Amino acid sequence: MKKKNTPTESELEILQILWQHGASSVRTVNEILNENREVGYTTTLKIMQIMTDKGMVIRDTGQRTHIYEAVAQENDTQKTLLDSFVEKTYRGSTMRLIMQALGQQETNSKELEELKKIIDQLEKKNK
Amino acid sequence: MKKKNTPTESELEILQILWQHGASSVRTVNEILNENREVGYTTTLKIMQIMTDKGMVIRDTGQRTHIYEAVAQENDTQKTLLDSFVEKTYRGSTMRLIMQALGQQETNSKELEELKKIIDQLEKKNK
DNA sequence: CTTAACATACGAAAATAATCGTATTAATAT
DNA sequence: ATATTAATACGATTATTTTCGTATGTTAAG
Repeated sequence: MKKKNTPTESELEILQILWQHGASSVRTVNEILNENREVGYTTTLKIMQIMTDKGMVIRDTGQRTHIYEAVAQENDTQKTLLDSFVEKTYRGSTMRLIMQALGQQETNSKELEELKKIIDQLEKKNK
Repeated sequence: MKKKNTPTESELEILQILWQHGASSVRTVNEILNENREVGYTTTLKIMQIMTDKGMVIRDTGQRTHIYEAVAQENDTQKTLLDSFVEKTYRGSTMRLIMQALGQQETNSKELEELKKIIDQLEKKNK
């Protein structure tokens, strides 16, 4: 089993951008970050370099402008973070998290149908 | 609206203990913490004093041994943390979180029934 | 060619969180 | 009464994360 490198908050922010936009330069990432909050260019650069050291991203250094890409898939990272979140916040009870999340959720009938389908499948598998 | 004081990781650990065991002394909290990992007594004390400053806990100083109590309810804190987690990790999509959590979940038919009931209620409310 | 714009590298400061040592005081046991 | 145990207070250290300044090299424009 590979050791899980859980991203810090800023690292996750950057990963989100890479997942959404695909492989990108520091400049691009920094511009997108700045749509939400002010971050200096070299700050973003530095974090992305650290992420490279940690093996969280890889970069193509073929051109002057390096192009960065996330190594882990969004899904996998989410699952890892979810587990740890459930552990810390819900004392390990995924079910409690789901219930509470459902309560917060703006109800949308299409998605609820979708959910029911998933639950039915789980039930079948259970038999 | 009151300003949300989101706990740090160690603070949350302590809050969990206060929620589970009710109002407790530093000694008690520290002993419970040490069932999982080694923490010095004064470390726990210090964090609980900081939490007092932040207004996250209140303490009864009537006796030599102070008794601490969580101010916020577990539910409320969980909701606050959940919102921020969904924002950071699922780009705001609570539904995606629920789906993924369901996938991780060990299927237990009783809980699944419970879930379906909740969904049905949500659907009714939706009409 | 020289200047301006733009890129990486990297050390170091600043901010935040966690840990602990020491002082002091209070309670208990011998 | 004296020594031991146990409690709080609090400054200081350490660790981690974030931010940024400066050096340096590269490309593009005038």
